[in-house]
Amino acid sequence: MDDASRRADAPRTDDFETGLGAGDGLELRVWLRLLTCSTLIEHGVRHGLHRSFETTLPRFDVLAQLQRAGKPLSMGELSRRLMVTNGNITGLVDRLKSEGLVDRRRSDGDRRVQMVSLEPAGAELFGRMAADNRRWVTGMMAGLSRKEKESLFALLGRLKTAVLDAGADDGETG
Amino acid sequence: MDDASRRADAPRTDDFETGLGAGDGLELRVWLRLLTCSTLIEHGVRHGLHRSFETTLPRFDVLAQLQRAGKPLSMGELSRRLMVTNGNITGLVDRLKSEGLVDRRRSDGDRRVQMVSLEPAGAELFGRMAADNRRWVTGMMAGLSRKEKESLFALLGRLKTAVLDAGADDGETG
DNA sequence: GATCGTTGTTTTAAGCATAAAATAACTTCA
DNA sequence: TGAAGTTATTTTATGCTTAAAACAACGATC
Repeated sequence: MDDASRRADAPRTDDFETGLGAGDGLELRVWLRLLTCSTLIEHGVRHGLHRSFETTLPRFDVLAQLQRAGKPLSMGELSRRLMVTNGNITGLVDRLKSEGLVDRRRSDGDRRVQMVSLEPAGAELFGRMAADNRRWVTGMMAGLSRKEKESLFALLGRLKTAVLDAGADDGETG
Repeated sequence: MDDASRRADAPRTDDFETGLGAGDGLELRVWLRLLTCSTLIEHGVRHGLHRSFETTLPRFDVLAQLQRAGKPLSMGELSRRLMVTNGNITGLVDRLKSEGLVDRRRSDGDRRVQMVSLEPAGAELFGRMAADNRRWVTGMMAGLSRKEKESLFALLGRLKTAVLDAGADDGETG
């Protein structure tokens, strides 16, 4: 009976998430909540690394990628895996090298390429950091059941695929 | 081109995600995937803001909070809502004010407090940015069904609660 | 009504991050 | 062979971010 009156023109003041527009905004709500969760966990990890190891998350991430790869990686490969720009890696590896945690040397085959490898001290430190990191993250998710974590993992996989697919031919549109 | 998610049943090198320890690591896998999704979407938004508006995500976020609040906010309130440190807000608001997008004035009641308010130019610009932002985010999630998005939203709500609860009495331990 | 602890903001020093331009080594192809 | 194009990395300029210290105003207590 009132379908006519609630057509398209209700002035939704209640568009909370962005302050803009009517409609649903489910995607924006998902995005905001995703960002909140990510930020909260990141703060936990960052704080732990700072308190317990006097180090930072980006440094930890570089060591993690090297450990995970199990072999030296080029600067470009690191920047792709960490999803940061090239120039960023330069300074990051500089600092890690000056702390004796990684080594960097020119590739034999291609003299443009710098190969970064994990030094023993870096591997040892990373081992300790990773153990604590696991505890912190596990603790933060302790309130979720195993089923919930599995569902979340699966849905995030779907989201990842969706975003990558959407971005595939998106850069051209400019 | 990077992740284990490519093939669901790939041979498990097992401690892939951190290089550490055997066992399950479901929480770490959730965290890594969450971070990947968050970073991917953030890159999309940041890139759009840069290309279309010559501005940055943190600036957009400040305007969004002011618009969403519908009233002036103090520096401290902004820093809490954006989950960044106090000192950060100072510079951010400085720049926005110098662009004429916000105003900042001392509170009458408490002379320590700075109240930040949205200028007309800021509200207008934000409106345009928010409309595009909505399109970008919606586009990135186009590959997900409505049901998937709803489930994801609900699970992220659970995660948010879990992390907040875990952190509630965690700061004391150090 | 001076001192003490608290709260709100800014400053400082260092590091992280980006985009864009510059440099350098490689590859192609005529 | 050598000019043109491509790829890997660094440099440059600017802005974001943090933790910790400094500063300034408030509120309470004695």
